[in-house]
Amino acid sequence: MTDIDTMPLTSERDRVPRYEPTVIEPLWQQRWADAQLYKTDLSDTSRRKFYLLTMYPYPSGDLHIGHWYIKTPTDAIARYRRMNGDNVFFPIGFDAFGLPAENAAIKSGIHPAQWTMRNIERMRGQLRTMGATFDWASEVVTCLPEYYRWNQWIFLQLLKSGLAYRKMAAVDWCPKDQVVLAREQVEGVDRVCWRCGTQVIKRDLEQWFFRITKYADELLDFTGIEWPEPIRVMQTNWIGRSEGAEVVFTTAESPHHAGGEQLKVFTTRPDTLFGATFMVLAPEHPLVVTLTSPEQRAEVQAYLTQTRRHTEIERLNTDRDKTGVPIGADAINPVNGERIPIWIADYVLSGYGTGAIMAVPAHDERDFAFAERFGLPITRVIAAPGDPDDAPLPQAYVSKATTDRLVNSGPYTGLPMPDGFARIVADLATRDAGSPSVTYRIRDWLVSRQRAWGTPIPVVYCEGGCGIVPIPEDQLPVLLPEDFQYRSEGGNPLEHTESFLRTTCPTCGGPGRRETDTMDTFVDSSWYWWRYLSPKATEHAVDGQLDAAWCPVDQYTGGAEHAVMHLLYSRFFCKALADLGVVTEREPFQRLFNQGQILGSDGERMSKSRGNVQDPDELVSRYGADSVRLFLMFMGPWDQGGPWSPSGIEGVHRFLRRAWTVSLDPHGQETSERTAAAADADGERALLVAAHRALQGVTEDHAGFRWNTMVAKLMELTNTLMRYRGTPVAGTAAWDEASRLLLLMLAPIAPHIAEELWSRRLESSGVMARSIHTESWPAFDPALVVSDTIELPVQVNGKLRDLVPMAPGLEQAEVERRVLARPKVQANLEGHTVVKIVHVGGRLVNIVIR
RNA sequence: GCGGGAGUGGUGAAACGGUAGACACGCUGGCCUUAGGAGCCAGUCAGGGUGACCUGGUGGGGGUUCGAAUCCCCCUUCCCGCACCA
Repeated sequence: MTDIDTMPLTSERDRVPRYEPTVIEPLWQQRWADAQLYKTDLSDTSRRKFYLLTMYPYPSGDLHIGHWYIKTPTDAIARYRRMNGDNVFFPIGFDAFGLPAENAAIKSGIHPAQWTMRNIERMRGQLRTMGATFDWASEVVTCLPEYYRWNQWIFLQLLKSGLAYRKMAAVDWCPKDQVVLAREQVEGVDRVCWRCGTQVIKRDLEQWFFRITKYADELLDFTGIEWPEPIRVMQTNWIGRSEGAEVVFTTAESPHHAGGEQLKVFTTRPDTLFGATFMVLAPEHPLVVTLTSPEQRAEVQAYLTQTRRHTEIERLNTDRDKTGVPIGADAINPVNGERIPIWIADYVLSGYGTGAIMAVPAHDERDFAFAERFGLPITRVIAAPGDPDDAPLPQAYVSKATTDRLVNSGPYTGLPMPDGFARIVADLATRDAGSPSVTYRIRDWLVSRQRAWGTPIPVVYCEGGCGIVPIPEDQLPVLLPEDFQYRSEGGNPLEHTESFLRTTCPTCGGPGRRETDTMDTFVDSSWYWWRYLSPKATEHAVDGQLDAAWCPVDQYTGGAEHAVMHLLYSRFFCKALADLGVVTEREPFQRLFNQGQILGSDGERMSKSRGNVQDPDELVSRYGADSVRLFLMFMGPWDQGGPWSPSGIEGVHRFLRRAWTVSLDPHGQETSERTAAAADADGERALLVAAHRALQGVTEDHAGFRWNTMVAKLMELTNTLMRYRGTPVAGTAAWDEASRLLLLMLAPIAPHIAEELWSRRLESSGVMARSIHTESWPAFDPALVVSDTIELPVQVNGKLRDLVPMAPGLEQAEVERRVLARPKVQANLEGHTVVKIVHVGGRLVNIVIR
């Protein structure tokens, strides 16, 4: 056994404590929580407010590396803004209603509420391991009545103002999840459910809708908010505004039909009206039955049956040959009185425009394909400059060039395209046969779900004849029953839960039946950030004063996958609630950032079934939260994401250990080997310059969320400190300043190690303990970011030829004199004439020679 | 098909129109250590040269510029969104 007195005293490991993140991190997390360091005083108006929001998680039960990827850099924003003096509000909550809880319930028999709350408990613990500064006092959990009663209240306000309504609709139904989907929740050409990937089918059901279309134009306007271009483009395309005209055709008289009925079509090309050679109705068009001639009835009926049998996928497959049948009736073109045949075809969609089109095969690819297939006439009515009027068309000519002119268009022939467009619309309008018109692709938001685990829609169907009766506000919430049972045959268990179902009509007091549909969970997430401000308030959904003080959200972070769902619904809610007087702003999120996605190491989306999921807990227990945070920041630009590769985490972990070493052990042991660096007379200044340059760069990187280059700069500074470690520079004020700045810069991104080293630093200098996270962000010294010598790059004809050491700020003539005196420059000029010399702000010289 | 984004070492990536490859990973060599999946130092785009250096090089081809990874045009590949929307 070794005698304790004989053990070497100077071993580095014994003198300096090791960096053990798993020991210090929980400790600091606990202290921060105890000190309520991150509880925001919402009434404090003495500082600038900063509402920082990150998309709240679904409580699936496991925190994913993707949660870390979005949330820990967002936490760095929060910490940085606090160091800059802002009053930061950074709340967190749980998007707690939804299908996975029900699927778990069906599978294992556990009630969705129990499953969800248990997961939330677990995820709260996991979220705390990030060391993030969430204000847990403001937490919202959407499956609790204290939250969802306000979903119901909002629903009633929308109902009252006509923004919520009920109608029969052909809806997308997921047979696996047994649920109706909003249009946005059906994905791809295959028409699959966004959650489970099952192909959806069409069903006719009475459904509740929110009238988002009322705000279509306002939703197209992004002025004043800073959102990423791709999201704005996606929302714009999704809303799909088309300007054109509605043109009224009339049905022609025929042996089986008196004619004279109006057939409206929407077109973006009224200028091509003379080229309309037939008309096509969607198979579902209401006039199909009355217009069909006896001779065509059998054929039309067969086509309708076939269409109904076709899945959406087959109908929407653009490669498929066009199909259709004539219905044996004609329409009259209002512009020239011509009779054109009416067809039905499934390429015309009943849900868009008027469900009927005028077909102009010469100038529309789809109509062209249809006309070719069925031998219908093709008449050119638009010609490019230089094209003869009757130049044959091997394919549709769809250009909308303003230099085109109208041909074969009666009185409009020869007019430039834009003039023809305007005059045809104007002339139709005077005869009540058409008018300018705008159509949108966006449909109203279908919010009914035939599921039990959601917010009950607060209406009653009176059995005494009062109809659909809203629940009075003072009777909210309509509580979700706790005793519903899932049945083997599927369906909504609420329909079989008598205690819930049977009720009295609020109007007449007679027997009534509750609505068993619940709301889409996207209703919950369309307003949750307002609820964070007063999560327990019982008298209102949103605290008006706090809304005025704190909203809109200054910075929102989250994934781009919600581009046309959550992010669009939230904007809609904001505008609707503003019109209802609930809030004052019309846009919810001032600035939006979409982080990239972390993929599995195989480059595929992380999923349990692929077995490529990276568990953050395991990494945290091995390297600590700070290393995981830093690694995620260091792997590349934040908006890029990328495949997971664990190899690099060693690098950032090594960096933190080095920061630990330079901070606690500036002198090291092997001083004798540092003679080269020690001889550097200007070491102190070089160190200060390195520190202040890093500070300047890091400050800039914060503004653009450029975490990767920020970490790189801190690595460089640490490397510089390491070079001077053990030299005479190590004990100086310059060293002290550089290592102080290093810790302050580390604080937002690696909060635990920064706090630990900061506390040791204060302790060793006898200063009262104070959290680094209450310190101010330092300012760099402009005099220290310029060094006293530069190596001026010299190019000859744009190629680098020499680096000339000199003092910065010399006059151009002097710079030229020194540059031209260089042998290497001389050698390159040999035998050539100098044309000119370009000076780039003292940063570079380019000598142009011939 | 339409719209958006992106192609830079073996890898992740840097680079206000101005020294291409910062910072890391990996690899190679050295030091230290009883040992180390610990730490420290050096090297690492390709080709040539003992070397200071020279030549080529940012998916391909053109252009603008004293100067282009960066701006413009054409082509090409990959990723994302929409997809018969009249």
